[in-house]
Amino acid sequence: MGLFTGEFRNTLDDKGRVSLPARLRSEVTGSTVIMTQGIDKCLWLFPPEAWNDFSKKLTESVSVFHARTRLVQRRIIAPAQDIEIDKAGRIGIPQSLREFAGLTKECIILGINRYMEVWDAEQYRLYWQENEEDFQAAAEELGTILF
Amino acid sequence: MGLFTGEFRNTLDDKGRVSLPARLRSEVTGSTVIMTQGIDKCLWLFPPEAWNDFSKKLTESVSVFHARTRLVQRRIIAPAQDIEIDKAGRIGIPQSLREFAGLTKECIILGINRYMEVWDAEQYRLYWQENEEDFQAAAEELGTILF
DNA sequence: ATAACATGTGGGAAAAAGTGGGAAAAGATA
DNA sequence: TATCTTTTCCCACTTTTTCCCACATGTTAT
Repeated sequence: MGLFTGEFRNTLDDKGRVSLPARLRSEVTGSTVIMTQGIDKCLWLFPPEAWNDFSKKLTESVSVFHARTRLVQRRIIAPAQDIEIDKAGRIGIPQSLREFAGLTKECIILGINRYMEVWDAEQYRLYWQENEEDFQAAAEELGTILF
Repeated sequence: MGLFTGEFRNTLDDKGRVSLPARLRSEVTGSTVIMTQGIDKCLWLFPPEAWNDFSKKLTESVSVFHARTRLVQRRIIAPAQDIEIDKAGRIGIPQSLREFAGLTKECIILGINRYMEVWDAEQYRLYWQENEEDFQAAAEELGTILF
């Protein structure tokens, strides 16, 4: 099973489509991906098998009668959509997801091993502006496991 | 068996009708859904089979001699109505349910695997405004299951 | 260098989906 | 019964989505 890696910049067109970079596309088995809201201001893309694993972990042995379950389901499960990769290798991003991630024109697509992320280029810049320090601190903590 | 997913925004018209998004409609077998009051300020929509499962669990496993059981039953079971999907793919929402969910014009329709939810757009915004923090906390805990 | 291919981008045309509203049918009120 | 309101059924318009094809750019191979 291939892993997704790489950082790419592609443009969202007027019809809400963006090319899935060929390097990432070639790791997707089949012609659909599942797209949903990420935890930060980005979208998550999963190949079907990975999504099944993930959503199963999220939904099994939880009850709709717990408020926290409903939060997670509404925020992660509900926005998920099956997206077909078209003949030109693009994915059409539904309006609600475009709005969530604040996508305008320039997009950053990230390969993160078992899934991918789509960011608005400007939002991604802001994300790093706000979190660069935290990253440095986190890296210090990780020190123990790095070689 | 297909699962419902996706977040959609449709408008309630003057006659109290709202389109069931095609992506969701295509997963409904038959031409009716069961609609009832949800646990938050929203409506729940079930395909007939799922409703049978759900309402059976709700009524079988608990006793009518417990006050809490009667609360749940009056709140979930009693308001349930069979709703026909019309030729244009819309559902007419009864006035009492419209009032319960505070539906005005803009509606959010969610697919949550085995059932669907209908929210007033503004109410849904308020819901997230109140619960975003709780979600972030829940997400931190979920961190361990993310691959 | 040129041809052949791969990749990303744009746009036209057809189909599908969402929305509004008229008219018939059913029901309520006096 | 006659009138008025509400509901249901159907049609039509508008917007959105989908499916194709075409082009530009960059890379690889001959």
